[in-house]
This record gives sequence, C-alpha cells and structure tokens, in this order.
Amino acid sequence: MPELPEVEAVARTLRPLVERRRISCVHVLHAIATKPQSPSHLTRTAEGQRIQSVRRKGKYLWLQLELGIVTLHFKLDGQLIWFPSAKKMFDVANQEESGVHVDVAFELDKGVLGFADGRHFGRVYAYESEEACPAITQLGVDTISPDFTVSHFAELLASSRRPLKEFLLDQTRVAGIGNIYSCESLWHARLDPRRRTNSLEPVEARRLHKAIVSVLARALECCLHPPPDFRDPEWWFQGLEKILRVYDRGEKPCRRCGNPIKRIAQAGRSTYFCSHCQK
DNA sequence: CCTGCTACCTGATGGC
DNA sequence: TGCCATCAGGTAGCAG
Repeated sequence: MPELPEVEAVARTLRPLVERRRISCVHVLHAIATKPQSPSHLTRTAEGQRIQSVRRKGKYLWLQLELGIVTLHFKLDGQLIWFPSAKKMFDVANQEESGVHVDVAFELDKGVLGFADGRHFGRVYAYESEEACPAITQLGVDTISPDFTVSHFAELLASSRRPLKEFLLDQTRVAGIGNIYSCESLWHARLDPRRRTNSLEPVEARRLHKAIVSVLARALECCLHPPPDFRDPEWWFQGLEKILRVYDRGEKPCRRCGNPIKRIAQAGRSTYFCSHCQK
C-alpha cells in the first residue's frame, strides 16, 4: 500500500488493535523482509516489549516500543493482516492454496499482526530509536502535517531545479507523495510535470500546494470509507479510481479540456498529464 | 552535495 | 494455449 493517505488509514485502523499491547513473540517467516538486518535483530528488539504507539511519517509506519522502534514499509504491495491467534495464522499463512503470504508476524498478548507481501519488496526493520533510523530522519516535511505550509513549500521549490514531478517524488523534500498523487496534484494545479521547480511563480506554488493538500485529503477520506479490514486477507482500498482524474488515463480525453492525456517517463516512472492545459 | 540509473521481487496483462 | 515483453501505488545503493 502505497502513498501517504493509504498508510495514514492503516495507522488509524491499527492503533486500537495494538497500542498498549505487549509483543510476546516475533515470527520471521520470510527473512528477506528484514534484509539487510538479521531476523534475530528484529526479534531481540521487539520481543517482550509493549507497543506504546503507532506512528507515521510520509509512507513510513512504525511501532514505538518502550525501548526501540519497529518500522514497517509497504513499498508497492505490502499489507497488514490480523489473525485471532498464532494457530490461525500458521493455518493459513504461506499455504499453497491460501494465497496469504506473511513475511513477519507479531504475536501479541491478544491477536497476531502479520506483515504480508507476496512480492517481498516491503521491509520490517528494528532500531534503538527513531533518531537511529536514517530513512525516517531524512524524510522531508510530512504533506498532511501542519508544518506543510505554503511558505515552507515555496522555499523548497525555489531551492531545486528538478522537474516538478521528480521533486514531488523525492521523499527527502516532501514526504508521502507517490506516483499517483503527484500526477493528480500536478493536473489539479494545471502545471506541466516537466517544469523546473524554481521556475514557478508564487501564484503557481500556491496552486500546487493547495492541489496537494486537497488531493491527499480526498484520498484519505476515500481510504477511511470504508476503513481497512485487516481480518480479511483480501482487503484493499476500494474506489480510489473514482477520485483519480488523470492517473492511468493515457490516450483518454482530459477531463478538463478533452485533449488526449499523455504518458511519459520521468525518473523511471510513468507520468500522466495533459500537455494542453498543464503549463 | 546533486542527479540518474539499476536492482530488488512477483504477478497480471496483452500481443504474437 | 503458450511464450515473451512490459508494467505495477517504492526506495536503497551506487556511479559519475
């Protein structure tokens, strides 16, 4: 699960399930999920500890323990699955016929939290503190936090010469925006993804800021209605297509001006945009 | 420092 | 039907 709104919805759903619960046992079923850390580093850090809170910044989610943290990153396809017991988890996880692929399972005093990713891109890491996790410390401003202000955003834009699309994907500048919502935000702001960030007029920077805030807010609303149901291994976010205006619409008419949507490659990813009304 | 490219995995899809 | 190429909501690591 991918971008900030989805991860935020997961964080909110996860809190009542795990906060104040103690981790009795960690099962690393597929060691690739902890690479390059060792499975034993994770188990040593987490076992016996109480989960004090569930935190999120950008697309990173982490369990704040009494001593240390466990970070979860879902990359493209990772997800959480909730099991009522370890026995139930072992009954269905990683069985040929089940299709449920659990890489790491946290056995709590009540229930089991599974980190699942059939593609094995997702990662589960342990650190002694939040400050000890380089990926988190290097994140830029979280795009749904109060710190994501127009003036801060304008300063960031002015300090870079990269194309807008690539800038938005750089998690060390602003954290949480991925391929879909960067395309969507640029379409709403009527800005060409290839424009250099430091070429924006103040009014354009404000437009982009406003577009990002509203796109992410609408996506979060969509992700919360209905909220994720971790008990269903098949759960996934529904209805996101409905709110998308430009992503994955190559050759189809622009919903604003009717001209065909273009697909180009930027930073090795697909960018969808309307070259007629995004300037 | 900054930027661009590749690797990492698996599964779905579409053309031939 | 099978085979191959391409694509996927992300990021770490490395070379220049």
